[in-house]
Amino acid sequence: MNSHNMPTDSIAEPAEASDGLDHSMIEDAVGYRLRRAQLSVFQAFNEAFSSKGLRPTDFAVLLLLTRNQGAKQSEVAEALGIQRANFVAIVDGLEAKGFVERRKSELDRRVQSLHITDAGLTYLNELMPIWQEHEERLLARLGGRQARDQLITLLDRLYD
Amino acid sequence: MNSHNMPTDSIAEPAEASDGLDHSMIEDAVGYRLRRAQLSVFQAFNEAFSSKGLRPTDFAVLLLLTRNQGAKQSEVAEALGIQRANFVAIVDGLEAKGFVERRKSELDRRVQSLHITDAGLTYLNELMPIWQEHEERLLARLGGRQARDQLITLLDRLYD
DNA sequence: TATTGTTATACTCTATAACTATA
DNA sequence: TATAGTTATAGAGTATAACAATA
Repeated sequence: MNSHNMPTDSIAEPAEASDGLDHSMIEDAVGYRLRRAQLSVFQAFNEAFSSKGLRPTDFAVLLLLTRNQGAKQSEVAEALGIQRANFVAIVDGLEAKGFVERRKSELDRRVQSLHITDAGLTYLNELMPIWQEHEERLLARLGGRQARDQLITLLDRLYD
Repeated sequence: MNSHNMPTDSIAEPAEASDGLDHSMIEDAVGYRLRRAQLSVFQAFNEAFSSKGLRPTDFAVLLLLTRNQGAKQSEVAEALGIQRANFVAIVDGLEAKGFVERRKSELDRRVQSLHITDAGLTYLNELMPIWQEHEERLLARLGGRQARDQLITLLDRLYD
């Protein structure tokens, strides 16, 4: 039951929502829909990982490092769209938990090479089933793998 | 030139990005893609509206009120997913600019009825072309109206 | 008692400037 | 001079508790 499969250019459908307000204009905004969906997915992520006390960003760092051992700290920050100044505290937290290690590069002693530790890998292995279940739930909501691939294609077109 | 030795435990597509890091795992995360796209779209919105000094939320409030004159303050807040405590300052700002008016309901003197003013409507009319150009640019990036409708359908499936 | 708007407060996220140590 | 990491700080956005007025 989808009341939105028609282009809504000038003809506004009676978009009465459960709150009794007419959302018809604001729902034409792609950014608004994006934000709502993103908040919903992040909330689901946080609920799934609540027992683990892990933020999406922490998980992303660990995940990135598995295939990029020794990457520069600023490189990882930029890959995740985080400013290097703000990334310091994130690495501090992961290092305090023993999941990540900073090593001074011997080639350029200004840079910190980031390494996921054995403890970090063990931890990540515990996390993977939770993450996969989370992604499976999203997949089910979206209506299958084809729908998910379609969504990713469209999202990538919006990302510079 | 990538000197990182990465374990290839499963079949990984060669997802070398411009930063030289392997993003193949993290990019499997729907939430991560959603966040990137949302930030990109909000940044584009802010650039388009920068001369007007308007935040996405302010715009959303004005837009909602055009079709919901006299709506309860807490009703509008909830429709936008904003807690009523945090919504106070937003209405304060719009009221200070003369775009919105609070009127005590005579039926229930606890509630504030929100009304967009004539000045608010005039202002919104100036904004509409900017918004429409913004949406047109998104439409072009997505590849047409059908792609946009498809995106919205998929985003709505992720939203409770 | 319960609800609406409000205030106060704290915590996260993000943005910017400036410092340090290296190059 | 320039760069990587760091510190400090300020601004948003968000979450929670408590209060006054009203129901």
